Amino acid sequence: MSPEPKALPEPGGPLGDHLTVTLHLLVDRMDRFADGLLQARYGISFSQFQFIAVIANLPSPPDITFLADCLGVSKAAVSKRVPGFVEAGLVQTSADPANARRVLLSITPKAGQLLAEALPVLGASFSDEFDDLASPDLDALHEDLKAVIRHLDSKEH
Amino acid sequence: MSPEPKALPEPGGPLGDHLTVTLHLLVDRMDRFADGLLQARYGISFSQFQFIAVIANLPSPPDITFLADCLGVSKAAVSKRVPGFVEAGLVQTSADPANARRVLLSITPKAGQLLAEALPVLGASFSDEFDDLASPDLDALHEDLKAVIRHLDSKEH
DNA sequence: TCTTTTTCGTCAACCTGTTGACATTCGACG
DNA sequence: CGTCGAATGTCAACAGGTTGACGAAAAAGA
Repeated sequence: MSPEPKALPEPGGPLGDHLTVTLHLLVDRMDRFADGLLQARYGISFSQFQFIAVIANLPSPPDITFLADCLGVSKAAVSKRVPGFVEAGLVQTSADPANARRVLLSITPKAGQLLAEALPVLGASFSDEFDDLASPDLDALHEDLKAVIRHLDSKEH
Repeated sequence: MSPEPKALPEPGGPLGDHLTVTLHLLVDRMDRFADGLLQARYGISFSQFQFIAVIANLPSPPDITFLADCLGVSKAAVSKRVPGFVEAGLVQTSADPANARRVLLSITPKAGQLLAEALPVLGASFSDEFDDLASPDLDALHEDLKAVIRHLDSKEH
């Protein structure tokens, strides 16, 4: 849209100064960061990276439904994306001999190589990004956030 | 997708246990909560609510470009949504006498009424959601998050 | 004034998500 | 064995996001 770097909305800006807004802004910035890094060095988006990373970290090749649950999206969303990954040579599909309806997903060697390369880079870059940030203890922050999630989930809405 | 409430991915689940993942999970839950509430009582999504709330909170009717910046999305994204809001009777467009290209956006009385009703409800519900959460001090958490954002922005990547 | 650049909105093409309907397959059970 | 319900993947229609190209209007400059 703009040739210049887009000005991000800031905390306390036109969106207000609520915890929810602040969380959105922070998540946006982190996503942008990861996305830019992966796009520049490996030519894939963060969402694509996550897709193959989750498959790779599962103990056995998931089917469409299980991967959808892992990613927190619908079956249809995964179903539609698979052909693109296959074309890109990142994902292989295979049949479950025990169930003709199931489509099993696994990553290709190419994707495995990409993960092996990109994972440490991504981790190191995030560390760089945060290492001179002393004020709030990030581990404590992380624990607090998880506590909030547990609290919300426990109320079972 | 499922008739049953969907199982949300949990912290430390298949997505890993990183701060970024935890933030995503928390934001998802909050969005779901706000969205469900607004949808049930007022028949609009959170994203629609936000669209008119931002217009309403600006000192004067924004044009498409400025609203896009406020919302953190592209001009095209706003441009495409406007007709829907006009049809729904929530937004009015007007011409800028000083510039024939500009399209000024303002909310209708109906939208103003909706905001006046929904804003307190939404706020109260969030308070209810959090009031028995003593462990982490939410205000302190909010300040920490804003500090992290300021830190990231200051590095100017 | 005439030309050039910038701004502004829109369009087309694409990506990614949703829901609801659907056919197919599996599995359980009379 | 036949039948019915649940599981599975796909499809269509929609919502909302992106980028890049474009025309028209405004602004800037020679």
